[in-house]
Amino acid sequence: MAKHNLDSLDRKILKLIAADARIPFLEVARACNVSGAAIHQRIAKLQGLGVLKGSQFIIDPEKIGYETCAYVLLYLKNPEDHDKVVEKLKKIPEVIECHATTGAMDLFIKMYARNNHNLMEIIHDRLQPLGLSRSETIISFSTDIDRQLPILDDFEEEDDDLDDDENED
Amino acid sequence: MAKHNLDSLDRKILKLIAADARIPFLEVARACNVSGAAIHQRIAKLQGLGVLKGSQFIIDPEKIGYETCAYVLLYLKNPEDHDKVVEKLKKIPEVIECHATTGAMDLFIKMYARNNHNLMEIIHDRLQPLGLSRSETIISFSTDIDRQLPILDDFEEEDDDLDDDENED
DNA sequence: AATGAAACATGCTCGGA
DNA sequence: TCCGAGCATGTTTCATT
Repeated sequence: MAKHNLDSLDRKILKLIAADARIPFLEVARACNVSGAAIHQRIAKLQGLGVLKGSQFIIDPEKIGYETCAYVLLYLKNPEDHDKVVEKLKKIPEVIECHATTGAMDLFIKMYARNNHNLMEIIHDRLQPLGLSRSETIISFSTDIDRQLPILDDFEEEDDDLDDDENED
Repeated sequence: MAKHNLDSLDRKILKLIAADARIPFLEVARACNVSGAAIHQRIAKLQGLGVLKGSQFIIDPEKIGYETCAYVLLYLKNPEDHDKVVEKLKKIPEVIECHATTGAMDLFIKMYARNNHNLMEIIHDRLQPLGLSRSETIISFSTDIDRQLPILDDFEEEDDDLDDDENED
């Protein structure tokens, strides 16, 4: 499975760079009491393992013209079109997440729109033609929490191997 | 209103740094045909305006021990406790998003857990005691899209009332 | 895997246009 | 607002342990 033994240095690095992608690696090095070259090598390793998947500046959606955030449950006329529909959703830039989930819906998406009117437009003009039997829209009035996952200090299977299957590579 | 007139240079900078927070500002400068100092000043301005809200490395949740992603609809016994519950949710690190939404639920959250068993534990031990009358859990089997919003090339106000004149695809 | 040093590149600041 | 220049700082590589 997707478990790698990250040691405490890896985790300390991750904690530091997760919160600020622009932090100088030398500053990370000083905080960890190792050389800059060591941080450089560790980060290259973490990228190679797929633990790190790039970096980004966080942009406030409202400030760039997206006032409406919504989740939409999609019910397909032909559920076998699942993959085809996902490909088409990728071409709609306002769709920023798409999940296959439990529940009666076939797909669950998160999207932004310029305003409520624009949201309706997108649902009607871009989503409906994908072959929906119906959809349900949940509009977010306010985002009260929006953050990253914390780095676990340890995640070897210990307390959950009693009741769950173990996953090994 | 949360609209600032970002010019084409601002947007070009945003497009470049949104996709890679570690890109050297001098490289951005070269791509934009301006000086490094100009990029430095623009980014400081964008931070001051609140358009830029920090930066982060993207970490694969699975690779750090979170195998389960779920959305949970929370129904409160006492809906007037809304704000108090949000404060308590902030203390649960696995909860990474919380929204007030349309629909019958009082709160809508996104969370990760080590596995399905751990998800149940968190819901039972940490969420239920917040004063829920009930909850509904949507587990994500797969995240097929997960990306940032694109920078619009133009979002000058069309007032929400004047919705007759907008672009149709 | 980590280190230190060296060569190179970038970040930041300020005076001036 | 932008530019250019100067200097402080960070990045990357490599021989070595």
